[in-house]
Amino acid sequence: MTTKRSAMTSVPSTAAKKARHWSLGLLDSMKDPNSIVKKTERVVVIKDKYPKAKIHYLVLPHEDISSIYKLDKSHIRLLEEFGSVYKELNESAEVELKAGFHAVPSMQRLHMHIISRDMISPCLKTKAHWNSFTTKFFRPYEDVLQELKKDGLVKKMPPEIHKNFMAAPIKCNQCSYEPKNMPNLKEHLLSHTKK
DNA sequence: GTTCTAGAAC
DNA sequence: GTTCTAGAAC
Repeated sequence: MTTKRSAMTSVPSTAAKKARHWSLGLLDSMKDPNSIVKKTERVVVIKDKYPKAKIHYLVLPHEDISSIYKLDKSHIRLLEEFGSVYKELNESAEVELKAGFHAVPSMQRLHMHIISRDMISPCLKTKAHWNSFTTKFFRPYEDVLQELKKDGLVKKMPPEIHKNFMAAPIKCNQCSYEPKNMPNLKEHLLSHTKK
């Protein structure tokens, strides 16, 4: 299939503006009809552009909130809507999905991951990818909500702790296997889907 | 967040 | 010699 995209986007311009920083990319994805799964008055659900499992969605608020660390008690309703969206998607999925936030997100605009546990995807490539979903670097939705309700904010963990999680040896999320490297892990994960 | 790739690990 | 990881990106 051919595309007209290149002709439409490669507009040479002497007044070309500097490209938007990569960390703002989610703002574009939120507007992309091909990415959008569901949209409500307060939130939008999109498919992750580089999914790390067979099912991988992101829930984002329309409101300009950069991360969980900007939340206060006024956002509890908003976060509860994240939960409703999660519940809905989880019930319609054929497998159990988990919901949570990265302790140190790379992308701006608050986003909650909703992801299946298989972790089978060509986009899963690095130890950091793996550990960001399978260690405490991944902060479960329910925990974040409870902390916000209790303390009125979500506390950051010390950077050394986060570094330790990311540097931790890779371990299977479905059994006790400890792969030697990422290709080894990816091969191993396939065995958990066979019947 | 991804891409690229040097050099470590095997 | 090949595979794999990890750091730079102006």
